[in-house]
Amino acid sequence: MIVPITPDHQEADSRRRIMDVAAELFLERGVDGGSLRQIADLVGMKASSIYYHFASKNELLVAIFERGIAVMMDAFDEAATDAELSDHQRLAAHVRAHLGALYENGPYTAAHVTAFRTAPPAVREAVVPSRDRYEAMWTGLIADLVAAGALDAQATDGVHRLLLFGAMNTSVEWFDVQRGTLDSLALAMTQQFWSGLALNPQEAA
Amino acid sequence: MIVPITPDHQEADSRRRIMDVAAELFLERGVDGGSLRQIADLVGMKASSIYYHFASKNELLVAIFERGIAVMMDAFDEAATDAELSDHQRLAAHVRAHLGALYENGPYTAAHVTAFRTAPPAVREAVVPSRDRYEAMWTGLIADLVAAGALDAQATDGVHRLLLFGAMNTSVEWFDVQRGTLDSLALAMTQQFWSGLALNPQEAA
DNA sequence: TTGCATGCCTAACGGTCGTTAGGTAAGTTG
DNA sequence: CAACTTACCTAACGACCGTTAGGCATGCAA
Repeated sequence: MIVPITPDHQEADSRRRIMDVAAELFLERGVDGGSLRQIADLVGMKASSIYYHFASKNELLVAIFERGIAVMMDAFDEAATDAELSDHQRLAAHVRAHLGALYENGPYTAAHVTAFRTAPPAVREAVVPSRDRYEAMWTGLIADLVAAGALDAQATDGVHRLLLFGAMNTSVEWFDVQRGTLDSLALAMTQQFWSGLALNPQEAA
Repeated sequence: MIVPITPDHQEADSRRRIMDVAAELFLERGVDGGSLRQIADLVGMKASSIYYHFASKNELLVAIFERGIAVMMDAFDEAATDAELSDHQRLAAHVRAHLGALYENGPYTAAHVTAFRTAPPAVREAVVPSRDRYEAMWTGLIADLVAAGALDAQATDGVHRLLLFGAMNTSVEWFDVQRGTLDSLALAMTQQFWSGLALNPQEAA
C-alpha cells in the first residue's frame, strides 16, 4: 500500500520512492515488464515527472542495480566486523548477510539478482565494475578460509563460489520469508557448502 | 546464423523453427524482450504468420516451457536407466543429465529456467503441473538416497534440493560451454552437494 | 479441371512504450 | 515585490507491441 503524498510532504526523497517501487516492479515483472507509467502511478505522479529525477529509464535501472550492490557490500562489511569467529561461523555470517541483503533491505538486491540479465547492454556494462568489486570480496573471503586450512583448495577455482551464489540468489524464487527464518536458511546453505549431505562422504570417488 | 528458407523446403517444422528462435530470444532478452516480429524475422516470415502455428504469444510460451520440461524429464529418465551405480554415481548421473538438458538439447530448458518467472500468470499456471512432475522425480530420487542410508535425512526437507536446483540452473548465467566441460561441472556440483568443501567438516557446530 | 486445405502474405487495428517540449504552481532568494 | 529554482503537470511524438481480417499462391483430391 502506497499512499499518495501531498505537495507539502514531498522532498528530494521522491527519487527514493521512485526507486523503491521501480525495483519492486522490475523484481516481479522484469525490466521490460515494468513501465515508467506503472511506476509513476504507484508513486503518485506522471511518467514524464520521473524525468525530473532520472535522465532515462536506463539511468533508473543503473541506480537501482548499483544500490542493490551497495546493500550487498554493506551487509558483507558488517558481517566482517564480527570478530572472534570460527572459520565455519565466519562463512555462515557472510551467507546470512547476503541473504539479509536479498530479503531485509528493500527490493534492490533481489531486483538486481533477477532483473539484471535482461537489462540493456549499456546498463549491464555500467554496473559490471561494482559487481566485480563485490565478487572480489567473496573470492577474498574464500581464499582466507583456504589459507586458514579450513576449506579445500579447489574452493578457490571460483566454480564453487558461483554455485553458492546460485543457491543463495535463486532462493528469492521459492523462499517465503513468512514461513521460514533467514537464520535457518543461511545455516542450511552453509552446511551444504561446508560439509555436504552425505552420511559417509568418503565413499564418493 | 539462420538462413532463410524457400517455400519448397518448409514443412510442418516451421512450428519447430519458430519455437527454436523464440526460445533463444526469450532466453536472452526475457519474455517481454522478445517480440513476435523479431522471432518472425529470424525465422524468415512475417509476425502474423506465426498465428498460423500458434494461437497467441502465450501459447507459444507454454509450448516452449513445456518442451523445456520434457527435455529435462527425458534426460532424467535416461539417467535413471543406467543401473549398477553407487549412490554417489547415481546422483552425479542425474546432475549431469539436468545440465545436459540445460546446455545440450536446445535452448528450451535454459529458456524455461530464465524466462519462466516473468511470463504472464496464465502461462505460468498452465505449466505448473509439468513442473511439479519434474520436481517429484527429484524428491523421489533424494528420498531413495536417504532410504539407502547415503544421505542425511534433512535432505528430504526440500530446501537442499532447491539449493541444488539453484546452483545448477544459475550456471546458465556464467558457465561457458566452450571453456569447461559439463562433466567437470556436474562433478563439482555433486561434490559440493555430497560432501562439501571443508577439510574437517566435523569442526562445524 | 475444379475445389479445397495449407502456409504464408499485406494491411491495419487499438494500445502501450520511452521520451520530449513547454507550461504552472509553490517556495526561496534578492 | 521580482527573479529564480523546484517539482510537478498536460500533451504529444514516433516507434513498437500483440492481434485480426482478408487475400494469394501452391499442392493435393475428386
